[in-house]
Formats: sequence, structure tokens, C-alpha cells
Amino acid sequence: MLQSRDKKNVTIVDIAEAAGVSRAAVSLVLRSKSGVGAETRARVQLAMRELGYVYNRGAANLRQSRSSVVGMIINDLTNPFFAQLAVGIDRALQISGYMPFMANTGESVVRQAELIRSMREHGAVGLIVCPALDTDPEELAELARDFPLVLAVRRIAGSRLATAASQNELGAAAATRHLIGLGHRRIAFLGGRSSTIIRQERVSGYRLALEAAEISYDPGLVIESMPTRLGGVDAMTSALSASEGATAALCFNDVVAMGAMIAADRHGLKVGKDMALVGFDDIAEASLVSPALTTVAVDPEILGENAARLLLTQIRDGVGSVGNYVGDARLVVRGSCGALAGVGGKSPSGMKP
Amino acid sequence: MLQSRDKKNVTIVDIAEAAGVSRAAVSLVLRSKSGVGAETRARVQLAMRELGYVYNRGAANLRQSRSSVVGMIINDLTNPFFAQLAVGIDRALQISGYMPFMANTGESVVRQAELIRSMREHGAVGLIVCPALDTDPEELAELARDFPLVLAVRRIAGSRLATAASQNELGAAAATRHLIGLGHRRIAFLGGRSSTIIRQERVSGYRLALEAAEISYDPGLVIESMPTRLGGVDAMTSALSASEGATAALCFNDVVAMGAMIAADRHGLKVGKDMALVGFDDIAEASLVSPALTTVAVDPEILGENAARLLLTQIRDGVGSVGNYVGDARLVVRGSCGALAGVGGKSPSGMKP
DNA sequence: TAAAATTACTAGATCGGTCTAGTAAAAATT
DNA sequence: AATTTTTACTAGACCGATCTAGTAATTTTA
Repeated sequence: MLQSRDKKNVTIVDIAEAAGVSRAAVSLVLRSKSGVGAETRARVQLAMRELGYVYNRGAANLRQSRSSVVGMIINDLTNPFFAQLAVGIDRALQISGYMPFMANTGESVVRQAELIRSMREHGAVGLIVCPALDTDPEELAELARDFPLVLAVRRIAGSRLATAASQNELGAAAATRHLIGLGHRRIAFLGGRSSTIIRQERVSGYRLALEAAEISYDPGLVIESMPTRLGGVDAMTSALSASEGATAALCFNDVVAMGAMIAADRHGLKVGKDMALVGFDDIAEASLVSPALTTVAVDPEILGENAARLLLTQIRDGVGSVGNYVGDARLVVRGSCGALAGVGGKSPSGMKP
Repeated sequence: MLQSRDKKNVTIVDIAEAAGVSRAAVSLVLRSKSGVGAETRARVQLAMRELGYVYNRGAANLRQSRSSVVGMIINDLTNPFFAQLAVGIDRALQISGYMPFMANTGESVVRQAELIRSMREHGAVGLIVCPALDTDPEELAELARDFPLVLAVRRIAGSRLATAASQNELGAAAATRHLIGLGHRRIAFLGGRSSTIIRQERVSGYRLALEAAEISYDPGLVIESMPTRLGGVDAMTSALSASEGATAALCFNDVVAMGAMIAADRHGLKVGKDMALVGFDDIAEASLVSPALTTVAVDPEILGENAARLLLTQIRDGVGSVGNYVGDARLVVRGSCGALAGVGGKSPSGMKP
């Protein structure tokens, strides 16, 4: 499992010896501090280059009991939305001088716990987590009591942890209103796990919009699934096999919507004509699928930036300061909802590269 | 930039004190080694829980001069192909008992150099790198002389570094032959950076197939761009504004192909009818776009597994053993090449969720 | 020209673990 | 019962940096 380096490492002692100075002097050169003459500095730097010296940050961190490492734990990097979010967080943390390390849980709570532990053991000073499904809220709340922790995208029940998320309820309501405006009365909500707050928020927005239009909320039209493409296939498949079919569906997110499109296609239904579909997230691929996906756009970059900002505040001012960020979510109308039916459900202008 | 923990950390000394034993005994409990009585062990574990002890892996690694951290440095996580690859590598390394830390360069060589340095400084025992564009081959070769390093997907000029890549030439040749078989004579090659070996291999396969069919290779039809969606838009745009238009195009990869589809659409061309398009990679989205993308499939999971395998070999047996892996690449025919024109360029059966 | 301040450096303690070499008591063997 | 082995435990060195407190030489100030 573990592997030791065969040759002894080159350390500060070797450099000191080669340059004919003390370890302390080498250390000063390493950190470009004053107190070493130009000539000595040059000799030390030469020795470092010649011996192939690699700074041991672990040793330095140990002595200083501090580090600049922060962790990012992402639930599903194969979902383009989370990949983009991760890149956004990464950039923001990097700009602030931190060293972000990323890891993927693949929605496994066991792996997630392992990763959180490991990141702390490696001296991370803070963590941004997109929690895996079925994450124990108490566990994270416990951790956050004395450790800088920020949730991204997915809120967690009960505890008031710092979170960067979106206007899920408003976004879902807007999407639903749009479908109602197009004349749909039997609108399904497809996909996502009902135990997650994020889905509860989206379903709530969906329900509010329905009831505002005096359409009764039918639990039979709200179908649970994994928040993945495959989950989308499943959800749409069971929606289509239900007795009284829906004519439209709001999907939990874009990858679910894409799965739903596959399933609809398999049933011979033309999305945008026989079935109106709306997604959530507006991933880059949304404008490329056919018909282009009407969706609720969320900016993952900005979400990431704000998650980073919340974390930095906690790191600097202590874990008492739990801020929050709610990013907005606005409807982007493309072909899949049928609104552009006149042009055949295809909207070249709606494409974004 | 840096932040120290305000309260003094709970260390092994605190646990030892609380449990009334020596540090060495606590260390034995931590590593579940024999030599401590059951009763003592329990007392130590209780103390750890009560004081909220966090193991300091940095300190342990320092003493042992070894670690189980390996780094993965990825050029572009927003490209679903690389995201999937990253997840594959991650899983394989994890199974082997290593702790993979991931980072994204966003195609910046500067950031890449920073990351490589930082990962080494943090004690990574090996690195898997998908090199950024314009990576200096000499720099990596130099590093690999005494450090376990594996390249994934993108080969590097000159040096013989351990690499896990695909049959780029064969794949591109098969795709080109397929287009020729459909009657195309003016076939463009769109996108990718000509300085990369991976593109040279794909262009070479393309060229070989053309010449085998006695179609002369026209450099004017080979268009360079960034290997991104936006690059695809650019490449297709300039291809279409060229004097003698192409009727078909092999794209450097799937995201380029998707960009090309956007550009074709903007020019009023129907992909699969007015213009045949083939991609490379077969990302999950390829079967969802419209028309579904004919592409050369590469399995990122298997590629990732093999990259991990190559790295582990080097870590265990030393950097002398530079293995290689070449994964196969097979053509998947869908609608975008026009082969299924009879059904309107749409191929429900070709979809994979 | 003597005293004070600055500069260039260093010895040795320290961070939080692990490891080696050892001790004392209990258990197993002769 | 005497000897060997095993078990349970510990003191102190050590990993590779940083930091504190100090010294000797040089420069500035009085």
C-alpha cells in the first residue's frame, strides 16, 4: 500500500552542508526573508538546484501548525454542472492564495466520510462540500462546530451550516408557470431524491405554481430517481407507464432531463411536441441536445466563487460567522418546452457555445 | 493567506496524558498494532473521542518519509471526457489503497507547473498528468527521471514517458474511411492544436485513410483550434468560409464536434444532411445531441484504470519500468455522419444513457 | 573615538507523530 | 522451581522544517 522513497531525500541539511551555511540560513533563503547576504543566497539557491531539492511542506506545516490547503469534496464530477462548479471554486480559492485539493465521492456517503477525515488529517484548514445523497446532517453539523465548512448547491436539513445554493423554489415556480402558460395541466416533476432539501425546494416551487393556477397537486406525477442521466431514464419511463400520462415535465436537473429525453424518444414521443420538458442548471450541453433544452439557468462559476468567499470568511473570522449565499435562477426558454414549436422545436439562436 | 488554528491542537500527547499512558502506546492504538492490552486500548480510544483528536498525517509521513498520496493533474475538467477519465483514475487508485488528490489546470502550463511542484511538496509519491497544451516535454522528462509519473490521453514529444493513451491513428483512419465510404471526397479535419502529438496521430490516421482512397491530402482542410466547444465553433466557422467547402468533417474530439454543430447550425447547414460530422471520444452527451454524434469511442474508465496501473508499477518497482497502454478506439455510427439518413439522421437506438 | 544599531549568521528547541531499544511482570516451557 | 518466552508498556532519538535567542562583525550615530 505504501511506498518509501528508495534514496534518502535531499533536505535542508544537505543544502546547508553543500553551501557551507546553517539550516536556519537555508530556511531564510527558502522563504525569501531578509538576513542573508546576496552572495550566500545565491550559493544556497545553486545548491538547491544542483541537488534537486524539494521543499517538504509537511514538515513546515508541522512546525508552524498551519497550512494553505483547502479541500473540495464533490458528489459527482461526471455531472457537468458539478464539474463546472468545482472549476469555479478551484479558481476562486486559488486566487486567494490557497491550495485547493479536489476529490469525488460519487454519491457515496462512506467515501465522503473517508475523504473528510483524510482531508482534515492532511491539514486542510477548511472544506467545501457538495454533500452526497443521504449525508447525515448531524455529522456535518458536528464537524462544522469547530472547523470551517461550507456546503455548496445542496442544503442540509436542520442545521444552519454556511451554504451557497440557488433560488430553487423561485426557479422551479417560474419553470412551472411557463409550462402552465403553454396550456399544460398535467405536469410531472421528474427525478431527484425526495430526501434532499434541494429537491424539496424545487418541488415546493412547482407545487406553489400549480396551486396558484388552481391545478391540484398530484403526488402520482412526482417521481423520484437518482439525480443522474440514468435516473432520468427511469423517471420518465415510469411517468409514461402511469395511467394518466403527463403532457409536460419539470426535471430535477439537466442530466435528468437528458435521460428523460432518451426515455421519451424510446417511447416514440417527440420532446417539444408530444411532451414538453424543462430542466434545471443550464449546463453547456443543454443548448446542444435536440430539441435544445428549456431550463432554469444557474451560474456555477458565481456559485463557486461565493462558496469560496463564505469559506474564506470562516477561516479568517472563525466558524462563528456562518454566512449564506443564494444565487438566482432564471428561466431560459429553448425548444424542449414546445414554446418555439413554430420553428420545429429547434432554436439555433438559443444555443450558447 | 495562511491561517493558524486558534486553539492548540489536540495531539497524541494530550491523549496519552488523558489515558494515563505513554505517547508510544497511543501510537500503537492509532495504528491498531499489537502490544497494548484491551482495557488500555479502550481507554485510549475513549480519550481520543472525548478530546476530538484528529490524526496528523503530515507528522506521521514526516517520520516515516512515505505517504499514500498520489496526485492527478487534469487539463480540463469541464470536458466530460476528462471528467470521466478523472473519476476512473480516482477509483482505481483508491481501490489500491492510495489517496488521490485531483487538481485542474484549465490548460495553463503555469498552473500545471505550480501544481506539480505543490503536489511533490505535499509528499505525493506519484503523479498522473493529462498535460496542458504547450507543456514543455523536457520539463516532464526531467521530473520523471526520479519520480513516478504517468501521462494520460496526451502523449508528449520526444521522451518515452509512461503513457496511457488510445489508438488515435487507427480510430481516425476508421472514421475517415467511413466518411469516404459514404461518398465524401472533401473531408475536413477540425480542431485541436497541431503542436500536440494526439492531434498529429489523429491527423495522420485521417491522412492515411484519404491517401489509401487516392484522395489528395489538402492542408487547407485541416483547421487548428482550441480543443474545446468554442474552438469547435471557430474551426467550423473558418471551414465554412473557405473557398471550396468540405462536405464532411472529422473533429478532433466530441466537444469540438459539438461546437462545430453549433456553427453549422448558424450557417443554416443541417448536420447529417448538408454536412457529415464525426467526433472522437464518445462522451455521454454524444448520443444526445441532434443529430446524435457519430464518433470514435474511447473508454475513459479503462484508460483511467490503466494509467493508475502504470503508476502503481512505477511506485512499486521504481521509475525504470516505463510501461505503456494503448486502449482501442472503435467507430460508433449514429446520425451526424448521414449514414442513417433514411431515418432523418436521428438514431434512437444509438443512444446510450 | 566610543556607544548604539544594524546585518549576517547560528545553535538548539520545537511541531506531532513513529521507531528502536529497553524494562518489568506474567505466562509458558523445561 | 528455574529458565525462557511473551506481553504490556515506556524513554528518548528522529523525520525536516521553523523559530527564538543569541553572537560576532560591520555600520551608523553621538
